[in-house]
Amino acid sequence: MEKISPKILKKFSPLSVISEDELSDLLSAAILEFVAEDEILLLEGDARKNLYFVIEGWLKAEKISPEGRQQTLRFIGPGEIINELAVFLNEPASMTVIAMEKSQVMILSQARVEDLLLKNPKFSREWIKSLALRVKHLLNHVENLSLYSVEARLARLLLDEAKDGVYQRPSWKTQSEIAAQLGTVLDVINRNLQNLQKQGIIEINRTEIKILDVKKLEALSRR
Amino acid sequence: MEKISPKILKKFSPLSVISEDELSDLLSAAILEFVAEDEILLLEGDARKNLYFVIEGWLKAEKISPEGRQQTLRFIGPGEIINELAVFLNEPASMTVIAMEKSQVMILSQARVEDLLLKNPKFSREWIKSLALRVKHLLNHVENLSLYSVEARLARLLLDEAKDGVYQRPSWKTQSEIAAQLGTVLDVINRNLQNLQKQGIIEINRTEIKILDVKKLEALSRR
DNA sequence: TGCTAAATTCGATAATAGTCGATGACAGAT
DNA sequence: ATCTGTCATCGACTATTATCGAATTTAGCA
Repeated sequence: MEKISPKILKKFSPLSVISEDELSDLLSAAILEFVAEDEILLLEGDARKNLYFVIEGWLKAEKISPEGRQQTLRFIGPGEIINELAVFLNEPASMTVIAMEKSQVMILSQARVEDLLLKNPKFSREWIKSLALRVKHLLNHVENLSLYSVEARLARLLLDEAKDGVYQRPSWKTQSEIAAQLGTVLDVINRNLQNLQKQGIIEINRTEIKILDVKKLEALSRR
Repeated sequence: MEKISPKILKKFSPLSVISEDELSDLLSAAILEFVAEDEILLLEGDARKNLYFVIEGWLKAEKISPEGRQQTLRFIGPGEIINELAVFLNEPASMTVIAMEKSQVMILSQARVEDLLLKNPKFSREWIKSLALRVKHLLNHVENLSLYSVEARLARLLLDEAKDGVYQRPSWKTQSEIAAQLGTVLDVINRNLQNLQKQGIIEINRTEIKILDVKKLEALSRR
């Protein structure tokens, strides 16, 4: 396999706690792969049990309803790992992963990882942490979906992701994507965004959303 | 600590893979406690990082919105473990746990468990599995909340929990509780139940709900 | 520069879910 | 057996979210 910078590898927390030897052993069997924009990396039901480490680029994991509506479960960027459930529970992939932009992933086989899990407790412990974190995010997601309105969820998204009052959005983060992430549809998001803008709380343009009135936005995030 | 039957202890999957010695070592510091009906076992924000093993009885974990509406995240029965997030991420409890009926729990300290995690990889591996399972359930929950109507979610609940076409409900499982579990409110659940009954799909009474027409219910569960 | 497809915007309407007030039915307690 | 509080039921009304059709703007590309 071509070289991957150690700096990038350190971003994967389970990999950051193992020895050099263990790491190079793991990587010896790794495969690097590119995924083109809109390409499906993993299809729900896929029975191949590999782990995918995102080296660069952004992807999304989603579920699709019979009617074609989609719920984005998370956006996945560099340093994040895909398909853990399938590997740890030894069952087919539970969701579909699609590349939002050209991305690069490193593929590791289930066997290699299982092996190291039993050999190095620190590795396991770190993975427990990473799964616990996933649980935490999902709990938050559930709470949002069931207890808060679309407006509040949108407000939270903006507050959470904004740096210095500005929510920079990558070109692939369209209003449709925001809708899928918040568990609703494009139209509703658009109307809510327009509303917020009319009230002078935010300012929207193609590449970013500026938060003009944090206080008001925070108030809305609690309704 | 008083004796707990090994049969019950085996139900906790992480405990089922460790040696007798490790188990008795763990248990030597365990505390047994009773929780009365409606008593709060754990309050969101509680900084004490203990694990609670449910020996008997049923509890629920929930989040409450500022307006007082509540979302039940899961019902917790014998063999299940509470407060893993706090212990593994070393942060305050992320939700509130209340006893639905008089229950008994075994309390283990964070330190003991951490210790064993680093000593016994099988123990860690098993915990990874248990966390992965939690992630799976939560994913399912998110999917349900955002992609399916209340009616569909209700249909799923009935189909999932029914044995031989009958959904036996414990006395604490009121329509309010069902509502909180499905992320809605009492009135809505009641209307939906009545509807299903009127259509001859189910038959409701105080202690159980009979499924008369599985086919139709399954059809509804997909809308 | 102009073309084209994607993204956004808008208005109108429908469907679903939530709220409120009031009442009925039941189980456990006295 | 009666009382009492919880649980369940019902109808009417409101609010939120979803859907549909269509126009408009924008970005990428030839």
